Amino acid sequence: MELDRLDRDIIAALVDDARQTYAVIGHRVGLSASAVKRRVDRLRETGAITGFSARVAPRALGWTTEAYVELFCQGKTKPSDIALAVSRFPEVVAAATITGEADALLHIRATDVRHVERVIERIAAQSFVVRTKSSIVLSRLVDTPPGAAVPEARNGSPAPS
Amino acid sequence: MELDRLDRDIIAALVDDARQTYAVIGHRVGLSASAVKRRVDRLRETGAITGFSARVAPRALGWTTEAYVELFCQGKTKPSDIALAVSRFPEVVAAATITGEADALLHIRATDVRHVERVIERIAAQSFVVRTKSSIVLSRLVDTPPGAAVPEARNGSPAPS
DNA sequence: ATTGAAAAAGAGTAGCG
DNA sequence: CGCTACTCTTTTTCAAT
Repeated sequence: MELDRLDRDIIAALVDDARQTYAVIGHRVGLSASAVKRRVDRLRETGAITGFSARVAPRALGWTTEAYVELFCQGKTKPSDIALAVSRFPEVVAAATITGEADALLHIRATDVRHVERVIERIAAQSFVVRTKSSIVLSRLVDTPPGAAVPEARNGSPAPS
Repeated sequence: MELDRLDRDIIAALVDDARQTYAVIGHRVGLSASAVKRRVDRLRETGAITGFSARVAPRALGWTTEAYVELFCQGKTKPSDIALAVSRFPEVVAAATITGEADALLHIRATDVRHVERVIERIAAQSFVVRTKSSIVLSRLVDTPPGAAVPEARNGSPAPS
């Protein structure tokens, strides 16, 4: 699907604040409210925008600890096997297969370090898991909502002061 | 701040769909529309809800490639130094200091592998960076919006079938 | 302290040019 | 695409528990 500059500006506006009115967004991007609505409807239909969500402070919900866990699996493990196994844990908020020594990287949120340990223990107990290597997060430095930046807009070249 | 079951249900509803009407949420949690609005306002004031955001398919915006990069820094590097340096790159969507051999882990989104390479190159050029170790994401298996799950609700013990 | 109901203000939606 | 008219939501106010 083809996105023009207007679509990208609208998306950026909605990522910033999904509850802005169409009129406000329209003023920001130079369009009427109804034109914005039509484009937003189209962006949802085509799947560019997948939904609208409240941003939550994980701490407020009790998720005070997070960790990244590298997964080393047996030779013939399929990505779908890993996906199926780890998606059963609500603590696993992200998972991906990766290049390098490990086969997959998991992002885990838990209530405390003990909780992290329990989850890792259960994941390590899966038959296809050979070993795990965990890193507890000490402090989060950056956490950008996806879609905030646009590739074409800036090309990621901050002047390295 | 103290969150009761109603607050958590409301948050879960808003994470699921931030554009549901207060009336619909109220019906779902057993409250009137105005009661829901008051609670949402309070949740925003206290910082439990930090905002509302459109969920975007990164691919639709041109972010087709992602990578995780471990950062090994010089002995006396402060977390704030790392934060300052990497937050200048729109491609760095997440960053955290971690336990283990590496000092920090970065999550990068880029348009292609060449782009990932360029960004890593620029980050590695920072004075405090000793070396980096990157893993390109092959396929994303899980990507849960934060706040979808609630610690107290289920305790992360799926029956290991 | 928090709720539900009702009135007023505002925004979403659909059809028109 | 922009404009207008209509409908539904949000927001405020008020009384009650």
